[in-house]
Amino acid sequence: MSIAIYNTLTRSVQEFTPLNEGEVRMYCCGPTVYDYFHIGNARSFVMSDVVRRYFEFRGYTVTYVMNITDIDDKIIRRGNDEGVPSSQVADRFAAAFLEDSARFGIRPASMHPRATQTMDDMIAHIQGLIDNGSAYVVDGDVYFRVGSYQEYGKLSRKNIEDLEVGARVEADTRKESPVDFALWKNAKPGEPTWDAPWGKGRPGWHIECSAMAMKYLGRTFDIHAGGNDLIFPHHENEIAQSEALTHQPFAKFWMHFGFLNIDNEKMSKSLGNFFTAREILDKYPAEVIRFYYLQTHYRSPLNFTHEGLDAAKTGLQKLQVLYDALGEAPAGSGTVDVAAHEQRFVAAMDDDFNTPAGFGALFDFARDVNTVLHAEGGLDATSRDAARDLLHRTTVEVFGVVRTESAGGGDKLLDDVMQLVIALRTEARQEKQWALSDRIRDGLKELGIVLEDSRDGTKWKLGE
RNA sequence: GGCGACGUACCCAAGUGGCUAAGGGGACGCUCUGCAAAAGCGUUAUGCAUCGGUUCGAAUCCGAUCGUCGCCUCCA
Repeated sequence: MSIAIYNTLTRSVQEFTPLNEGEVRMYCCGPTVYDYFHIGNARSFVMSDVVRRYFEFRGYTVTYVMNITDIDDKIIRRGNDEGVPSSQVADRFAAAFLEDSARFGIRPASMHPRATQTMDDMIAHIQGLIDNGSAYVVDGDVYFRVGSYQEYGKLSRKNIEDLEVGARVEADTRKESPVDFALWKNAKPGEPTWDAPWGKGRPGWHIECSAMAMKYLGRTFDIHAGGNDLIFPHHENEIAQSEALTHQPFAKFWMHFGFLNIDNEKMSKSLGNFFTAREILDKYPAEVIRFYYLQTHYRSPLNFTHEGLDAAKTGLQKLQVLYDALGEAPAGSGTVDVAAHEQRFVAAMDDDFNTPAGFGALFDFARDVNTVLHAEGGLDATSRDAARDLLHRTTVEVFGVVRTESAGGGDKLLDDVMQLVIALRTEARQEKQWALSDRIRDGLKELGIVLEDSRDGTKWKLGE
């Protein structure tokens, strides 16, 4: 059994076979660091993170590269607006990106190369394209000669003629064709520049990803991922400029993540109707947001709503509670066929990372385990440990939606105090002092601490 | 105009030719409980935008219609 992935290149689900056995090399287009990233970006980053984690779950070694674009028009503009060097803007938001990613539970990539630190590779790449006739220099700018690459349009299914007809009227007349794109932009006053054989300037956007991907993953690698909107022109151009140089396939699989909408409208920085990742992280735990994202298949659009997040929060508790319960359940006698449930989970995920179906399998699993766990005989140690292990590998390791630490937040002093409070209240309850018991419970609730009485005693946890 | 996606219960959402249409939320019922909360169990779509067609058989394939959206320009 193997993993099947929808490949944008072929517009079909194909069996995944890595170039090197047991090893996956994947690249995901990272952020341009001119601002905090938003919840739409976050969806892509989380999805890519889960793809990477699932490959690891399936036993692959994953080399995962995500670039940080730290030189770009928007960064320069922001720097000028703030009256600071653009590098300072880039550094600030690159740090914020790593910070927010960590808060989201997104594991750091194997490496996060930066464009400005890959300059030599970009220049060499561009020089190679000039040398073999795929690119040309005009007044210090370098353009890719799209017409020279026969397969242009194979990813986005566009043809050059249509693009030329539809091109903007104010097309740059210095270009041989309106569809040619910039590999290098001539130095302008107030912009950072680098030296290149054809003159000072800075790289175009697309070339960065080609250079960084090839530098760390090789000329041909397994998977290239990114948002839907990057198919054209970004990824199309990456393929053209890469394959025009190497004459070998760039990425074997192209994965594209669906967009996140708000009120059924596209969300983007330019429209301004966006929430930053930080804003949402301040309102909901990262696990809830991840679960919310993962309840929709990665290729489908996701309409972001407050209600949806609240529903996700409630639903996720079921898995968290079971995970916690299995950690402390005494051994009983009942059994559950954990392996069968794992197979269902794997089958769902192997099918193009069908995370909603994967969760369907896990919730069915949870129900089966709960039924036995709460029944008279309880769950035997073998099933219990196997169930906890599967839950850990799926909900914690692959999805990152369940917490492993206790609900008290690991505060020893607070826990000790609470144990004392609970002990006193338990005494009151044993003496049927209901009014006092309820006052304690209500008072704690005001403070954000929830008490739950059960047959096995009283537990406390921090409320939301 | 060109290319493409989608329309499944009150909400979200899997399923793309064949057993009773997953799963989550909500609602309702029950169990547990001093009460509450939490948790657990159960119920909740003879039907998958509409109309035709292909087929022994379709949510799933084909056509038309209606509706929503995306890309073609910076964008995850």
